[in-house]
Amino acid sequence: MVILHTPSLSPGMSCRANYTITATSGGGHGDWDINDSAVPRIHEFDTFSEWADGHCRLVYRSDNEEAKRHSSGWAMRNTNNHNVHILKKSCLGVLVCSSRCTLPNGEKVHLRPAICDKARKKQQGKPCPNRQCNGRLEILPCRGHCGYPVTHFWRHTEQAIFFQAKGMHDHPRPEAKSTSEARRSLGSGRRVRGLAVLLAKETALGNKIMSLRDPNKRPCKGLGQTTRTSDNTNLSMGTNQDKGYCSCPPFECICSYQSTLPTQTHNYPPSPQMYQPQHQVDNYWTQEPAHAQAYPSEMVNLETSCSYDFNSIPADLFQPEEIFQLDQPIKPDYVYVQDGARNGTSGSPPTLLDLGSGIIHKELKTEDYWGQASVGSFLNDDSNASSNSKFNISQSPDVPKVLNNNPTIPLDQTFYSNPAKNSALDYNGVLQVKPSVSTNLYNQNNFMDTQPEFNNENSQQFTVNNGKLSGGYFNPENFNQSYQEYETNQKTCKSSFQEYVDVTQYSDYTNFLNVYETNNKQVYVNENMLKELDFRISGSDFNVSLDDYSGQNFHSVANH
DNA sequence: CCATGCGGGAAGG
DNA sequence: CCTTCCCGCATGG
Repeated sequence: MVILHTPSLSPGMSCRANYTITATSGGGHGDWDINDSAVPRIHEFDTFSEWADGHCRLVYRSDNEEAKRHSSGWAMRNTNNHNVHILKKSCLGVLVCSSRCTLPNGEKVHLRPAICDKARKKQQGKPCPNRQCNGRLEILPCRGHCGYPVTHFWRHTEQAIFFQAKGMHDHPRPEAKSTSEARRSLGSGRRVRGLAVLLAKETALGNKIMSLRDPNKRPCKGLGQTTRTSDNTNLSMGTNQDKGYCSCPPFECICSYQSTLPTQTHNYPPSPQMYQPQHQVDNYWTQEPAHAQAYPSEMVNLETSCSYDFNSIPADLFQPEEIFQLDQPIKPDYVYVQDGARNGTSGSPPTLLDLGSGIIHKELKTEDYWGQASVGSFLNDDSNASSNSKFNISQSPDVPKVLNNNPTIPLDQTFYSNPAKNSALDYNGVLQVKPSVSTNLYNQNNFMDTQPEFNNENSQQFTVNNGKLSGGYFNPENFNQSYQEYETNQKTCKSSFQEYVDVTQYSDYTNFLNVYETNNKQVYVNENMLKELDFRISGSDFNVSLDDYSGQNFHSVANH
């Protein structure tokens, strides 16, 4: 494994890239920077991108829970930029083994650094989770932004949450936050069992839903079908969500191993020179819990042949101090899904349900979005929380502004192998994949001149020379093939993307599960409820209430 | 205990 | 002076 690091640069040193902004097909956001005094009024929203990478700008609905939490798959910590209106966070990198060992399943160690400084210090120096390794955990710092950590910026307006990322992570992804939190909760053997039950419970319910929605979907075959697409990379990028983890309970996977499964048809290019993309490596510590996965119907009833007697799990399965010393993955294996499952031909419904709120969220991508709105209902209760209020800044008068399509879309480390759109390849000029056919709107707006910080945006990983790329994760030799595959998949991806609906949050989903378990001693789903859910998913009579934010197309922000 | 956000202050250009 | 990062503190889950 080779991890490319960017050269260290002083804070003020420019690392400007050869920007080539190409208009993209997605987003339709127009041209804005997080530091602009006024940001455009947005009528098209992005789905949440947990693993946004590269220089990208996204706009989320103001009721997007993940956006409201400023969450990210990357371990991001708050950084003071002395601007109360724009929250800045910087990447903490990833916890790796000092020996860069390989786990028994062939994967690498990349844990999630704690956000809390104190907790992070405690993490460092701990024994490598690989028992066969004498290494210690150490922080692999992020240097993806001109030698400094990648930064994320969050800015709230009444109508939207603006997100901007600067820099490209030069390290593997850490494990998902949910995984990290789950492991942290494993303070004792007893709690390990609790987790196992929880995951199995989620698996069971989710599978029940899927099986009722589509009887043709069978367990352990349709891995990768997603019931949740609040991370738009589900549809476009092929991330953790559609890796198709096996559905076996934690600690007791009985599936065939990945290498032997005939369904392993991932088309990620071999890239020995790069660190392995997450698709291939993060099934040990970084896997997502079962909520985003396919659910075998056999798991619906825990007493069936594929169920597990958790009482048989010894209470001393893990000693508390051995949480980092697992010999086997919690859920060691997954299989890659057929393209059909990934690209939506057999997967996600066109609309999705927020299991937590029961509300159908539909990404309305038309101007009517605002025209049909009614005052007062767009911001949900949560959005009235104090955490957001400070971001609700005064609006500036309408300012006509040239809008282009969103020149950036969420990217993750998978983009080179399974990009979702043409636009995914546009890296704000860092990465030029196709010849630019549009005028650089940034330049039209004197963007480069008026945004000094953005002038520093560069990629030390990527350089564009005569249309060829070098450095970084990106392997140009693999790219053409991957891009062609991407284009093939894109057609089906795109249709479902248009109707993409934002969905639930983990916590809501967990609550949902708890409710069901309370009412059903077994994990059992009320059929009527499912019909109701299904109706609300597929029904045509959405009731999408939206505020009328008429007359204000831009929101100003005042730096203090 | 830890994630998260705020804000003072230092460092460097 | 401006920008950015570091660090401590407060708060809440």
